[in-house]
Order: sequence, then C-alpha cells, then structure tokens
Amino acid sequence: MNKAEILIIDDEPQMRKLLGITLESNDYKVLQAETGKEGVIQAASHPPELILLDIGLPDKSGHEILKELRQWYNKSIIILSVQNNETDIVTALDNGATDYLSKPFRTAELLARIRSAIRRNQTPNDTSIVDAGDLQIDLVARTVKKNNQLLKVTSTEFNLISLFARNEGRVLTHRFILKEIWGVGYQTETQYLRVFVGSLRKKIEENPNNPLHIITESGVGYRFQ
Amino acid sequence: MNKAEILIIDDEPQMRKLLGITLESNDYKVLQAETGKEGVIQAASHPPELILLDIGLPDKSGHEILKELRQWYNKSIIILSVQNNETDIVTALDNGATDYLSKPFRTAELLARIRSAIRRNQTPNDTSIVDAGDLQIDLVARTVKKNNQLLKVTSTEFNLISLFARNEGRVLTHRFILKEIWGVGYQTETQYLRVFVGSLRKKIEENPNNPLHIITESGVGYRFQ
DNA sequence: GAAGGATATAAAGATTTCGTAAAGAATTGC
DNA sequence: GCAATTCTTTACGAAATCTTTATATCCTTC
Repeated sequence: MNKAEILIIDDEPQMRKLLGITLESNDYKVLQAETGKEGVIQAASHPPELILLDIGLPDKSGHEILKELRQWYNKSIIILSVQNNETDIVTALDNGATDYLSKPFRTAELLARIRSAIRRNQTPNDTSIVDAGDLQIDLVARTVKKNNQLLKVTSTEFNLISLFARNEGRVLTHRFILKEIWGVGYQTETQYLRVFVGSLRKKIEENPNNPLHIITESGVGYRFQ
Repeated sequence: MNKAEILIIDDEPQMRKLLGITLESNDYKVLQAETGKEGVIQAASHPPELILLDIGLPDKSGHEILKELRQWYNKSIIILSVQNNETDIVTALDNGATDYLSKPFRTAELLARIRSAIRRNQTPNDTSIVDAGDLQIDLVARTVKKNNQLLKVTSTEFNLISLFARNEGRVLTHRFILKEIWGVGYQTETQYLRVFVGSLRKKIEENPNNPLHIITESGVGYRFQ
C-alpha cells in the first residue's frame, strides 16, 4: 500500500510545517507549495490524491486558484481558511471545492474529512489532454495543437476552447458559456461570443465557412466535436 | 428538469418544518421521516438523491442509522447535529457520512453543501438518453441521433422531439404541446404543429408518408414511440 | 362512397439570429 | 512611454429559422 499524496498550498511556513508533520505521521506523502502559481504547477506535473488549499494566498485569491485547478483536476480539494463567512464558503463550494474548514481546525476532524474525501475520489480521467481529431487541447499547459503544430491563442480564446473541450458533444447555451468565461454579469453579451467563436474558427477550422469543430446551434448556443 | 429528492430524518417537527420549507423553496422535493427506522424504510422504498440525517434521534443513535444506510445506500448523506464534539464528527465521517454540519447551521452554507454533495453524486458524463429504436435523443446534450448519426435539428424541432421523448407512448393533445413549446398564448395555433411535425418526420422517419415514430391521433394530437 | 373537417406539404414572406470586418478602448510587454 | 496585442463595440450583409398562406390529401361519419 503506497502512501496517498497530499499537496499543501499555503503561504504560511508555520502552517505548512504543522500540516506536514500531522499528515506525515498519518502516513501520507506530503508535497508543499508556497504560492498558488507554484501549487498549480506542482499539481499539474504530478497530480496528488488531494489538495489542501489555503484561501488567503498572497499572489492570487484562493478562489481563482480553485477555479483554475478545477478546469482539469477532478480529485478532492479541501479549502482551509481563517475566514468563516458564509459567502466565502458558498463561493468555494460552488466552485467545486470538496470541503471547507475554518482555521483553527481540529486535527482529528481534518484527518477524518481528508479520509472521507480520498475515499470518495472518483476514478480520475488522469489525462489533461482532450483529443478531437486533428486538435489536441492541453488543459494544464493551456496549449492547442492542430496536426501537432502549436497554435497561438489568446487567453480568452483558450478559456473558450477549453470549456468546449470539457463539454464535447453537448450543446452549450450562450448564457452558460458567457457565465463561465466572462462571469454572471455578462450573460446577455452574445456578441462577444460571436466574435471569439469567429476568431477561434479562423485558427482551428480547416475551412471556417464550414466549421467541423465548433458547430452553431442557432437560437441556442454552440456545440464542440 | 425534475426536482432532486431529499429525505429529512429528524425527530423534531420544528426542524423538519424549517428544513422542508427551505429546501422546497429551493426547488427540491422533500420527503420526511420522524424516526431512524422510518427513514431507512422510506429510503429503501424510494432512494432519494440525498439524505439529511439528524444524529440525535430517539430510537437508535444516528450513527447506527448511518451505518445501516451505508450498507446499501451509496448517494450522499449529510449529518446534522447539535453536537459539535470531535469524536462525533470523526465517527460520522468514518462511517461514510458525506458531510457533517453542526446546528445551528447557516442556511446558505447548508444549501451550498447540498449542491456540492448532489453534484458529486452524478457521474461525469451524466446524460439522459431516451432510446426509441433507431433514434437516440440526448436531453442534456440536446442532440438527436439516428442510426448513430447526428441529425441537424433546429431549436424548436429539438424542443418538440424532446417533449415527445419525455412522454413516450402517451398521446399529447395539440393544446398541451403548443402550450409547452410556444407558451400559453399559442394553444390554438395548430398549424404550427403540423409544419414542425412535418419537418421532424422528414428527418427522423425512414418513410415520412408512413411514420413509425410520430403517430397522428386524428382530432386529438400526436403520440411518440 | 360522398361531404366536410382535419391533416400534410410546399413555398413565399417576415423575423430573428449569425458572422465578419473594422474602429476604438484597454491592457500588456518591452 | 510607446508599440503591440487583446478586448469591447458598432454596423451591416448573410444565413437560418419561424410564421403564414395556399392547396392537396387524408380520415371520419353518416
């Protein structure tokens, strides 16, 4: 039985040390990251069984890191936070956090919640690369290849094609896409979508006038295949 | 979209009422049980999407009920308790509870944890496909396949065939269909229906002159099979 | 089997939705 | 601080879809 790996993302050295000792003495293998950025890179290079994410990080808000991780990481993420306000908890859970614990937490409870979270880990589709014919979309590296050639896509363009790739074959409504990419205030800005779908098609489609990957479902949204 | 069912097992009538109102106003279907025994029976006869289990029950300890449920019930169980002691939490989680909330809890947090728990119940490629011989209608992806080949259908056409698929074998009156697809002001626009049924038949039927899927019930409506 | 109401089909007209180009605004990188 | 890139907005022609009309066919009932 090899040890389950847990990645701690927390900027406080003391907290990392405390958590590290606790977890190691309970037979977990511990990985650590000081910043969100570093955490994402570590998680990508070697996906752990569970991530403990402090939400009060210096570089980005923990919520952003959580969203970023959840674009491809589908194992458990437990949020640790000094915050105990409801909005924070609700946001984290709705962004895909597995659990939320307020600091200071009780060790035995933390361990029990970790056991529970690991037990429930779904069989992961551990590939972060979505393959769609001549296209390969790497959700971690944030790259798009067409016939093995790297395409130059902007950040928003990538977010869009990443969303498509993660929902291959199903129709996504305009509202849904706009909410996911631009946020809840933009759900009626359908024109944004038209422009960005247009520029994506120019890049990924053999013939942009007759798209084979991004199909428009008139009156509803788009479908990727 | 039918409502997710939640079973509340709690001996306090007030708490059941409070939870019931909260959940129902958030579009869940609520089932209630006063005792653990009753709860187990209810859950067995009609497994809900999630169980809210109070741990301070009179007949058996909630922990026993939890264990009993977990022998066969594998969806989410959230524990509610006035207790906030660590042993209790750890025991519950190790017995397979999905989550543990101490009373009094905050409503928004409870709802977020319920959403999270239900979300995790679903298998990643959760599709609800209606199979009708050579036709497969995917209600989530909004796609129609005939002999495994994607058909191009417009938004209204899909809404129509989706309504048919969800009421397979049943005669739907003109008025009902018109109300569902176009809204209450259109219940007499029978000609709309004729046109759209016609175009659907052209796409899905082997021989549109002798339809096998969308059957005309003259003077009444249509039936899908 | 004939009459009359109900249904089917085709096609024209009306409306909505889409795609593209391009200009202005904001952001990023050097 | 300037140039380059990216994002947001506007405008307009093109395409797809929906609605309506006309006419042919089918079905039921007597």
